[in-house]
Amino acid sequence: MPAVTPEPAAVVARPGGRTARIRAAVLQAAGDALVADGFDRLDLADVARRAEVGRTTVYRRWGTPAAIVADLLDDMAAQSLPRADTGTLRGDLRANARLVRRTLTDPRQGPLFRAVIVAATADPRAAEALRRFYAIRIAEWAPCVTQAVTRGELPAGTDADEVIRAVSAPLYYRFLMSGDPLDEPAADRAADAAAAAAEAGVYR
Amino acid sequence: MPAVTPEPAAVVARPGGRTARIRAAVLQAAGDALVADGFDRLDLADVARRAEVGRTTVYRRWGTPAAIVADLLDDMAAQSLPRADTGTLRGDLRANARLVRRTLTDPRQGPLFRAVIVAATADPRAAEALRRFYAIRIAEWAPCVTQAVTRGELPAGTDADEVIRAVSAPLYYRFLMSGDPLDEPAADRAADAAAAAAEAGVYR
DNA sequence: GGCATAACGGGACTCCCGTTCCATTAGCGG
DNA sequence: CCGCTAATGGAACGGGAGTCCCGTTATGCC
Repeated sequence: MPAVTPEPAAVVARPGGRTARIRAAVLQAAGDALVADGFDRLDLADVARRAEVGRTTVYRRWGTPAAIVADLLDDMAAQSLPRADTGTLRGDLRANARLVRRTLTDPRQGPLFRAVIVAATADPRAAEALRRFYAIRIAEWAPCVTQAVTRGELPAGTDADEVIRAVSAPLYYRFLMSGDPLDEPAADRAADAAAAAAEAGVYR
Repeated sequence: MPAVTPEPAAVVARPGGRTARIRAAVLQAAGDALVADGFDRLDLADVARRAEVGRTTVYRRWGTPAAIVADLLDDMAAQSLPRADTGTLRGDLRANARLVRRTLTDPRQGPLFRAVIVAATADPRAAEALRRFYAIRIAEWAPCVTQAVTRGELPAGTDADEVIRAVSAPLYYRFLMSGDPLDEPAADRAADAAAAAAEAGVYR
């Protein structure tokens, strides 16, 4: 544990070539280490070795595993995924559910998300980075719901964000706790359940 | 990390007074430590200090933080909570949702559940203990759904376990990821959403 | 292109986690 | 009640994570 909280990794006086290169190498290496060993075994010295960077640099700029994960998460949030537009609420929600499912079962992204969620339970900055991440993702998909309201598929006043979250929730529940298979039928059921509840006016 | 995997804590040749007393003291101390510092800071030496037990004993009998958590979880599973029987599906599911909400927001149980879920992502035995735990909880509440089927509130062939899980999922999603408030309206909405989806035949 | 200094890297040092060894305690069977 | 031995606990040891010090590198600015 560091004696003092280091500066956020993004705040640097010289964000030039070397610093940026090192940040990229460290985040890449941290991702690899997280996929291989999980968050609880994340060792900054190991990350430095993988990134071919001095240990001191990693300890100084990030200081804790959770800080690295928070930075990694902000990096992931930058890459955006386009939402679907199938013309029906159910189609859009199914597309969203399948995307979430594919992400969580991906051999690299799955362990990464696990690590990120674990880090968020331990570190407030990682928790905030996680919330920022999902805020972006949800905002990207909320238009599916507002369009459905416009089309008359859903009652007016439906909380779009809540519907999108309702699609993800059962999938994350399986992912983190129950261990039940995360297959496509499960994804479709999650989407259909959210749609049915929204149609019934639960999220109004 | 121990050189070899120690025996499961329950398997002891002399489960008599001293051994049982030490197990109880260690689990109590581990719970306190988890509530205070979270799983990632769980230190077996600290647990031994709190339990007023030799470090060696803790390292020998459990070996890893995750093993202690798994044992603690089996201990928690032993205490059962009675399910509700309000006469209607919606009433029963709301009672369940409110119980889950109260558990997760409880100043002791909340951090404990967080720790347990984190441990499950890192250790297979903790993960299995977690699945056992929820299997018991879900089996206790599934009759609410089968009764609703009998009463004709739900279509025949509805997957009772899946409905109960659908009630919990949005609450755990808030608890672990979104950080949105876990208040009673949220609990009721989770119950209503599960009921609406079940009525629509999504879980058939 | 040259200067000031932010940022990096190597090496040594410290501290504490986890292990091992062995003496002591206390269940459990006779 | 008496031994046998499982189980506990104290103490010392080894190793690795995290810190500190200081010399080196290269970035941003003039």
